[in-house]
Amino acid sequence: MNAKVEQKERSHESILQSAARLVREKGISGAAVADVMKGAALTVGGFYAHFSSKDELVDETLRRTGSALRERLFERLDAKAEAERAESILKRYLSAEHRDGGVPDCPFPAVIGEVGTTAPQHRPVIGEQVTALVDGLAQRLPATAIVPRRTLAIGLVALMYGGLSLARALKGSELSDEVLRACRALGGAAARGSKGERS
Amino acid sequence: MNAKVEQKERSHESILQSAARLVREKGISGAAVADVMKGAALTVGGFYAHFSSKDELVDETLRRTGSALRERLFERLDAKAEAERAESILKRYLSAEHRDGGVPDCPFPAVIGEVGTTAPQHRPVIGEQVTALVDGLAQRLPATAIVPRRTLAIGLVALMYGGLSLARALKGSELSDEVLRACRALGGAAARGSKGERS
DNA sequence: TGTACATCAGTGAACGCGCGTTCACTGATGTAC
DNA sequence: TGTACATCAGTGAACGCGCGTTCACTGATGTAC
Repeated sequence: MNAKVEQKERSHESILQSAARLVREKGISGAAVADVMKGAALTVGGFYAHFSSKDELVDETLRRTGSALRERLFERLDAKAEAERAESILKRYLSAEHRDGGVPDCPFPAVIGEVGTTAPQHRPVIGEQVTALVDGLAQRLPATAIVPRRTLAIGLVALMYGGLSLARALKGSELSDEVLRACRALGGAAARGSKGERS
Repeated sequence: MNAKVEQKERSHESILQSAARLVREKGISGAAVADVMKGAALTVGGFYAHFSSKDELVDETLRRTGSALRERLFERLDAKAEAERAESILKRYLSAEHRDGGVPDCPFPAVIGEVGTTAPQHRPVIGEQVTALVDGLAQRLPATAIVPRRTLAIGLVALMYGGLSLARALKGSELSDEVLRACRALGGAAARGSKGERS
């Protein structure tokens, strides 16, 4: 059963990677099972040898992409001075590359709206993932004069997610770039805790 | 043609109101034409006597709900001191009632994600509506020490939209309430331009 | 004013399509002896 | 070692369902004379 098991594991991994790509780009309803399988160079019917339902795939995908996002965002962050960390994260997250589909890529913009409306079954996973991101941020950000550390972490997550989502919806317009810039500036200023020079 | 025309106008209005309710609650794909018509006490087939496509209905609905949101948010705001306006808006927008479906209700949380992913045909209308909200805010907010007036307006829109969307996706958990509180606090602090007492 | 005809908002069934899921089947891999 | 059988990942067609849209029809309202 060795070669067979390894082959299955490779397929499983391909399916998850294909799903991660599609879910981040097109959201839950935009990631059709047949397309996910096609992206993994497989056909629809085989899907249920790997997952019991699309919901299960989506939950697993959200865990994977959420965890990958944290790794990316927090990468080499501890080496930086506390005061520069927020700005560094804001710059990575609220960038034109991230808006336009580059890596690091966040699952939230394509998915949060659906979870709040038509896909409430994914609330628990989203809860885990947002919590993990907020906790990770709170650990790394400095205490500032302006708001408590955890308040800052939550506010920055909302600002980043909100700003990126808006920028994607407005893609192609001048306003889209302006949104990215403004959110970086406001987030940076809030993290600094007072006025300061623009980055 | 008088009674007939008036009857048609009433139906048209009913359809738009039903669509506004459904789109804000369930998003674009969650607002099926048959359901919209049912909400207006009509049947599916009659829809195309009023709109040439679902896309046209959605565009019109987004204009209506966007404009209604601005009216609500900016209501009696000019009477207040400039320094209090941001906090007043944040309190109205980032409230548990707004999260749980009450009026004033914003079309963005249910819709922005779809526009960024699977419904790009609505980008122009979203552009108009976000622009109008940002402009309206920028006119009413004070200049602060922390960031330029327009940067503050855009940042607050992203923070409000992002915070409310997250709170809805996390509905039912403690974190959901915490997100609302944190975003109000961060937004208020940013608008104040320095640290200050909690509201 | 009354009668014949025209208009058209609204009905409800039907269409084509994409979706998630099921299912009979295939064929390579693994096991039993 | 070789042969018969078992397993099961993967195939591709089919199923049922919900969707946006179309269409033949109805009946109340309006117009022509």
